[in-house]
Amino acid sequence: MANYCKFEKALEIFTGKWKPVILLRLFANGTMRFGELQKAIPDITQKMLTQQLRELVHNDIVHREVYPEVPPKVEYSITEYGKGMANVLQVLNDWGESHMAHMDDLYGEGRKEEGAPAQRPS
Amino acid sequence: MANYCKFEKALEIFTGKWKPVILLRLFANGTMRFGELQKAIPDITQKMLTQQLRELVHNDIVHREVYPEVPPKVEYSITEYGKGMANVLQVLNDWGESHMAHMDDLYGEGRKEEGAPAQRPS
DNA sequence: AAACATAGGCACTTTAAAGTAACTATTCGC
DNA sequence: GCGAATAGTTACTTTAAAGTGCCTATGTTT
Repeated sequence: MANYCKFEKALEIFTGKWKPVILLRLFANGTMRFGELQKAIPDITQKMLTQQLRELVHNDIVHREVYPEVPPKVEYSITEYGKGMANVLQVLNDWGESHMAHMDDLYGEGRKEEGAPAQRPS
Repeated sequence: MANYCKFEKALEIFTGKWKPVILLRLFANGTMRFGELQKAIPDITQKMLTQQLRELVHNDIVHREVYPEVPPKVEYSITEYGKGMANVLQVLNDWGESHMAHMDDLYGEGRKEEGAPAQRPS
């Protein structure tokens, strides 16, 4: 009972509006500075970027390296432990891709209101 | 670019406060009536249960079978297509489990404020 | 004829997540 | 002794997700 908590712990890492993007960027590009991440993710705000990075650091997914220079330089990268979840990301990504195809099969590529049927067409 | 959308589509299915629980219940128990689900998930409200089920039905993960009786009877179950995501759930669950262990290693089982460090202890 | 049981619907409120805008620290170059 | 960079912080506002309470339909039972 209450066994879905592992599940939910896992989801905490990936979910939210920005964590997926941040993770994928870091996995793809390797080490990135704060400003690079910000440029790579145009719509994210400073607050959101730092906040999400902090959470990822806390979860030991992302490493934060501060260089005591001026102007400041902080580099982010996926930790060795974090790299272990690459396959999880891959599985999710693959399933997401095939699911999008499935939705297109079901509803056609035309009217794709996939998230939720607002009220049910009555 | 914007390639993480598959990823996010996948996450839409699992995320939210109730979808994981509902899915795990249905996977574990097979076919369940609305009321059974409600009893199995004590804190969910009717509104939330119907809402989340509707979204799962829309995504072809859950099948909804209405029996035209009185009092009404509606049964929910995982669709054949939905069963195809069992391995995704398993991967997430397993990773979540090992991640919880990893967090315990890092921070000890004592003070487990895992989600986010509220303000950083200054 | 009133109450019950099941599977909802609807309007409104609360809470949590995200967004905005303005501020800070440091030091180099001018 | 002022502005430019970089990587933030802080207080406040907006938006989205979830929760609350009460309403509905319809045969069956009492």
